[in-house]
Amino acid sequence: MKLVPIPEVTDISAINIAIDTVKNSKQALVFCNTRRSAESTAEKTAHQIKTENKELEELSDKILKVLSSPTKQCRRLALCIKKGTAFHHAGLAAKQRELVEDNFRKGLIKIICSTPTLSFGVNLPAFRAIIDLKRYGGRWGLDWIPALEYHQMAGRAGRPDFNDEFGEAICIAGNQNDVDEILERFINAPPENIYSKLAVEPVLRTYCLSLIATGFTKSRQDLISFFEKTFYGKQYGDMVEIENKIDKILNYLEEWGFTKSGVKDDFVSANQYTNSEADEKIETTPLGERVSQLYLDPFTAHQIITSLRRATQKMTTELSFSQMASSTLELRPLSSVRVREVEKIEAELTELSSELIVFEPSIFEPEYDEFLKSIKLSLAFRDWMDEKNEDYIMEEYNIAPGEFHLKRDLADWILYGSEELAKILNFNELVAKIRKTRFRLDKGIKEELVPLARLKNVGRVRARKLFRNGIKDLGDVKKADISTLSQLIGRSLALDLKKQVGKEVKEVPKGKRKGQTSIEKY
DNA sequence: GGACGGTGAAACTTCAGGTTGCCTC
DNA sequence: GAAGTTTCACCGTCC
Repeated sequence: MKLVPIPEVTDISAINIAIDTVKNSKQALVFCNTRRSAESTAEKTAHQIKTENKELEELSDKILKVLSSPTKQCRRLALCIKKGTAFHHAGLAAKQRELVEDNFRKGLIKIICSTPTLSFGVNLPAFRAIIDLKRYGGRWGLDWIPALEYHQMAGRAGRPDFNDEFGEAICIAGNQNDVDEILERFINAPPENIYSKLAVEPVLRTYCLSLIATGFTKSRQDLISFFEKTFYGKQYGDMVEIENKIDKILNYLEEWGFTKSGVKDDFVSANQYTNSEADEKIETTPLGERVSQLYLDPFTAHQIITSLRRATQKMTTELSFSQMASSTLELRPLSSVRVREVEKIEAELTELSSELIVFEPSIFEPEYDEFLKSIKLSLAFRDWMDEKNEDYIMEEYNIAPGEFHLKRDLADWILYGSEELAKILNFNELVAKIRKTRFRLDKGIKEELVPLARLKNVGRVRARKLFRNGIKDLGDVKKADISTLSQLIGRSLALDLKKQVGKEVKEVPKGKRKGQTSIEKY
């Protein structure tokens, strides 16, 4: 293949290559190593593109209006879109991601600068994939990404559906040393070995409990024989190590009240692997069975139960339960606490300590950092329930809308699990409290809006509007004049609400042509 | 002389991703 | 490790 030099319009190679791709009427994916660099690369690329068109203008407008009040991120993306470029990462709202992906497929957007979100899962091929092969790794600073990931990204190059005969995956090297290293590490190297996920303790814990709960394994020996035959067992080789791990987990499961063992039984195992007759029978308690059904990591379930017990002894608020959810492993990785936030969060912590049901570790313990992060997320949840919008959350906590949505979703899942555990533990007074927390967290509303927000098609915005105008509960909706209601939320929704509260209002036809309704637009 | 604004260097800070559950007040 | 952000010293201008 003949190599053609790429014009250097900026001093950033990735941008030059991307611009060149567009000039050749093709599309490019630029894989960046941070969200920030994805955004800034997209912006800088957009600066180099002069053309705009009506379709892009419309798309840009759509992107801007995805959230009721656009964040800085929304505005930046909208500006890029006008020039046919976009950035893509987990911080975007789901709808924005969808719009970016769809319009790239359609060919309207020419360049996407993305974090690895696009290399996994989303099938979005382009003529060129431009890849930054280094990423900050925490322990060792900036380091090479795994070869497997490189293959994922490189695999996006080439669109057979669009009659591309080939695609180009381009790696950016800083110097000759990098060139050699890239050839050795990525181009000429096979992907890394795949390791079993079972080796991860939360997964192993969850599986142990679920195998016992379903009756698939009925004893320690059964469990060991099962794992021996898995990919994990084959890969690990050393069964003594695995046995130790399983023993540790079994001890915990019993200590936490999820299983009971020691019942000598003359059962015959349904499982073909072992002679369990000689082995002690293990079975789940009703609590353990529920934990397993809820797909909760037993450790998380134990943490939740401990917190719930505390909650029965003290005054709790919605913050208490959202703090409990924020503290679980499932919500990790948590958004980091920036240096200038520490003081503020610690101050809030002192203020709120009476409401907390997960206790503060000593400042010298390694968990303290994670604890602060969980408090930060709880505070963001609190502000959200206090009707602050996504822009505020982004500015105040540096948590992007897409990420915040994901965290709320996860917290809801954990809280649902907590609610179910509270039921089975007969902590009946907590059930309603957790349910209210879930509802407020889902809708992002203050307590006073709860009755209104229960209505279908009424969220935080409409509920607040009604409340501000004196319609504060379902009784007020019933009593309210239909024209007043229509003025606030539009006629069709007003009629719908009346119907929902059992006060259906008959529409009066205005003598229009047959088939035409008299509902006014709002 | 002091307040203010602009500028640029130095110091500091931060850094990817995302499934599982139930239907209920 | 690198890019973006904040801080701070320095200088010039204006009142």
